Amino acid sequence: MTLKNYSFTFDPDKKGLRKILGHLETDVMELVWVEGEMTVRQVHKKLKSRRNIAYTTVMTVMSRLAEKGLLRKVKEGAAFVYRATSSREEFSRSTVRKVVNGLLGDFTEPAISQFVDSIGDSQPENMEELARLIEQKRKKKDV
Amino acid sequence: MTLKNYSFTFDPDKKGLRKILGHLETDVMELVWVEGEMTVRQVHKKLKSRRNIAYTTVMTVMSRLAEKGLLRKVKEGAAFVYRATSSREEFSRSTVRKVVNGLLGDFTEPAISQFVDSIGDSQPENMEELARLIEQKRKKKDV
DNA sequence: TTTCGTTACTACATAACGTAGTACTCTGAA
DNA sequence: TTCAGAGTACTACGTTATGTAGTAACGAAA
Repeated sequence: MTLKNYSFTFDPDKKGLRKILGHLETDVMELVWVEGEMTVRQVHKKLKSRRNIAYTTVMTVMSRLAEKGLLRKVKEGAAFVYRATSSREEFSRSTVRKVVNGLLGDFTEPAISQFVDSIGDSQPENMEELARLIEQKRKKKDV
Repeated sequence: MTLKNYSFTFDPDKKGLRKILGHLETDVMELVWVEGEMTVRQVHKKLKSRRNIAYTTVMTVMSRLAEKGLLRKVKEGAAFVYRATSSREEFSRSTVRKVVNGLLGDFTEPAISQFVDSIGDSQPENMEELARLIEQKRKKKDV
């Protein structure tokens, strides 16, 4: 399965990427994104230093992440080396895009007004950026 | 439990309110929102006319919706009458707000740029509305 | 060839939801 | 006042996603 078709849900109550992935899955991905490539052994070592967790637990999760298309595994020597199929930023961007499109598709009006409201109320510093992006987009359309 | 604390996930791949509720839950809520108030019997009758479904299945789902705070049940005569605790619009608005806040909170930059992109690309007719809302919001801030 | 690291396979737990049966209760009619 | 039928509560099983982990099989290096 490729990342393209990866299906997910967005949980507003969780933090960061845990909104999208399970918490263990998130831990694993964060590590792989930082290190670039890791074996199950390496990931397990890192996680083990924080809490008790079985090697096979890590392996199962990494296999599932590979099935979902978030990781790709390549045999190198005895073990598989896992790499992320997209960067953390690409992944975030791609999932955010799907959520935003889902929002705009089925809840157009509330989505737009809520978006402006939320930015205005809790991150007014981003209002300028928003306005700028809109101008830019409009110009592109005109040309 | 009140609607205030109702926890949910947003599934971009589903249609309409199914992004937020299960498909049977959605069917039930849509009916109750239209009718204003309904007994399990009434909802069952409607659903039964479309497909095979047990009375008790409908009851279980409606009870769960009541537990979640989406429905409120009041005994009237022999049976309970269920009413939605908020209108379809209020419910949509409230969940959209949570998703938008979740998006802006953890994915600020991608969320903002993706938002503008998506509107510009697939619903340019809403660009004006967006710009208008921003101006409005800005003015409120100034005053 | 034997061993030890690695992996594949299997399995169990939980949570949310769809599904439905059964037994108990309560209302309203006789 | 009673009791049948409507209605409800309780229980339960299936599915899917995820966390968790054991065991058996495999494969490379010594």
